Amino acid sequence: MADIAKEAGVSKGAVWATLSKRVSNIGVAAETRKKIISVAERMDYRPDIAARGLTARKSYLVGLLCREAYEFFSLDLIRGLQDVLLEHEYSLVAYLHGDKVEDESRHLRFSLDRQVDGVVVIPALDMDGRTNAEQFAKSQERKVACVQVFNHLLPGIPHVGFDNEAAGRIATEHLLAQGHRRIVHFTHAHYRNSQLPVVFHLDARQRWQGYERAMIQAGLLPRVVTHDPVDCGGPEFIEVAKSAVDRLFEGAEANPTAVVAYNDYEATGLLCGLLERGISVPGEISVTGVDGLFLQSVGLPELTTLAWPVREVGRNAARMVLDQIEGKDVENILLAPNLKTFASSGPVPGA
Amino acid sequence: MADIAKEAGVSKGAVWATLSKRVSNIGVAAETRKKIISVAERMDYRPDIAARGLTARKSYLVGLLCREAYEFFSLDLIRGLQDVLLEHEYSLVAYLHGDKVEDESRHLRFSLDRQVDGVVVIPALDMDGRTNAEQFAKSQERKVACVQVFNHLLPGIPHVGFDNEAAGRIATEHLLAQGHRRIVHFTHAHYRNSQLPVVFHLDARQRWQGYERAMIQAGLLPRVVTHDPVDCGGPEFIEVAKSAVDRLFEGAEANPTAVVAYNDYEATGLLCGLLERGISVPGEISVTGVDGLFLQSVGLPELTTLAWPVREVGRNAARMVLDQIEGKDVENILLAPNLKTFASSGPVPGA
DNA sequence: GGTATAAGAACGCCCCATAGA
DNA sequence: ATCTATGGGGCGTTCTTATAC
Repeated sequence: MADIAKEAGVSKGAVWATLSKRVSNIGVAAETRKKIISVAERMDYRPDIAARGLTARKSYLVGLLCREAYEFFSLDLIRGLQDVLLEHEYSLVAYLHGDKVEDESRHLRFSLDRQVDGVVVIPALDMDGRTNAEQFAKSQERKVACVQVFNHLLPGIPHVGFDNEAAGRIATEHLLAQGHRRIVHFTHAHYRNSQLPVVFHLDARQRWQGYERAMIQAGLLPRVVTHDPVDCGGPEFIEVAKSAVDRLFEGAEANPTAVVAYNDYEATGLLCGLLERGISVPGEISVTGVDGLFLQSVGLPELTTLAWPVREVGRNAARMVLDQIEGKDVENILLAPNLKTFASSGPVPGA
Repeated sequence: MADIAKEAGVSKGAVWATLSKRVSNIGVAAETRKKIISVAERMDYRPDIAARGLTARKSYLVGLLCREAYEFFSLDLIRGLQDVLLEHEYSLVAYLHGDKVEDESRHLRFSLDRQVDGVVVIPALDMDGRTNAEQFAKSQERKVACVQVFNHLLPGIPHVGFDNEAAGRIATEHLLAQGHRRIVHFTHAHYRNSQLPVVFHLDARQRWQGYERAMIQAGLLPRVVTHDPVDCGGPEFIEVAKSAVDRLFEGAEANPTAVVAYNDYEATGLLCGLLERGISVPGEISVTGVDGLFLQSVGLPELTTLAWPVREVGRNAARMVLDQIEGKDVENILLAPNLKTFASSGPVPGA
């Protein structure tokens, strides 16, 4: 900027008043302004955002602390964040880590060293229920805008997440609308394990509650079938779910015509097991999943699922960060999933 | 830092000499040093990286310009970059975009406005073969360390990528080692279409060449079977490949015992089509893929494939950026894929 | 003369107090 | 009084030069 001033034979104050978008009480004659702009273009001047932040005590950076477990959602989350942040001259500093709180803590420190104006975090959770709650609380005190996404684990930190209860409810209502009455909820054994701290498997509990409410409202008896828990969710679910298919047909209220599975992996394992037993889907039984992962599978009917608006979560989280930076109050947001109807669910048999 | 100086009753020069890791010709008495450190810890002082960069004319940031088409690899790429960058006090500013050169150009500008010290890019390519080559060349002139990964499209910009030729060769050699002799290469019709600019489908051409070389070296006659091209690669490949299965058994040198498919989608489509025709895999025919996507398929034998060391690409790209920043010379790197042997390939029938 | 400490300039931008026409 | 323009101090580091003992 000083170079431009020298080149154009004016003061740097004039250059600043011309090139900065901010209104200032500095007047610049149209002709001077023109000259400055032409010189700036010739030298193709671009402001240094870091230096700008020096006085404003801002970096125009937002840190993203991302857990591996949310791999499927990470890229869409980033896209959503970007949609909003780039428009406001902010950029995203990405830190990916495994699911350990130590990594998250380290990356949070890196972010703070960068003087980020905000942090978006998928909070990490230790096996023993430990989080980095205090560190985030401290960061927030220091005027770093914090937002947690997906998991709601950090008390006092604004949250954008999924409405898991709605997922269970909408899936059930979809099947009810197709005429199904004997609808089973298929989930893992920890869905309401009171041995564990309440923060664990909250999503499973909520999806189940959504299912249960929809069933009760329809005057029907809820029935839950569980399979063995797996250590780390994901593809492992497929095999475990597959081997638990027979449990659907055991017990008093057997012969379900539809299954609301806890997530897409389970649903996929289920589809697989059903087809292997010669049970037609959706001819004899309908299946729905949750998460909208669109697992690439060959030879299975495409899965009806509830897809999370991940990019929208990102957009909301970004807005929340910006609002906090501007000192506005923010409120937690839960986003409902979108029902994606495919071949795995259909009308009740015989209808 | 000035605050610490005031608090400790010393000059900020002394504080700097104590806290900065650099050696300086400023002497600080042991006792003074101790006091300074204790005060710094009490105020838990952290240096402002942006301010540090002001004098050094560095931002300690590296931009990442990421194409959507490489979705499968993006996260591992980021991890690899991080592995190296974080160790050297650099952070990653992520910009995801669709596959348009305009988006890339815009995000490159954003990066430069941030005064990034380097840029890692998965270069975008227009339908008409256009790239942002000039912009990157200009950036490089301005001492921004540029590295292109995966695609090699920007002349003069250092590159880290996949050794596609090795993929074709290793797959073929794997099958040769199992005793196969009638090995076919299955790819799309554009693999050596000279109508198109040479930058398109370079990977297909190279994989084919690897296959061909391995066959010739073994004294065997190469044979290529193609299927119709698809507009945008990915899952579409599966169906198209599936419907082209019969072509494997047409023509003079028919009855292959093994197929080297261009990529995992094709291989998956192939597996599917073969099984539908009652042809056993790998009993009658072996199939290999390339890319290491580990597609979830049900009822299909798990695919033998050549997995790319994506994270290693990231690590190398990061090192290349750092080397360039330090003024060192860098050389292009091609990384060979790792053979992952699964159930879709086995010994030649009758062996 | 050698050593410990202080002072201050520079980086690039923001913006104010001031001053000339 | 109005319009236009200027120079300088500050942000938080780095690091050189000057000063005190």
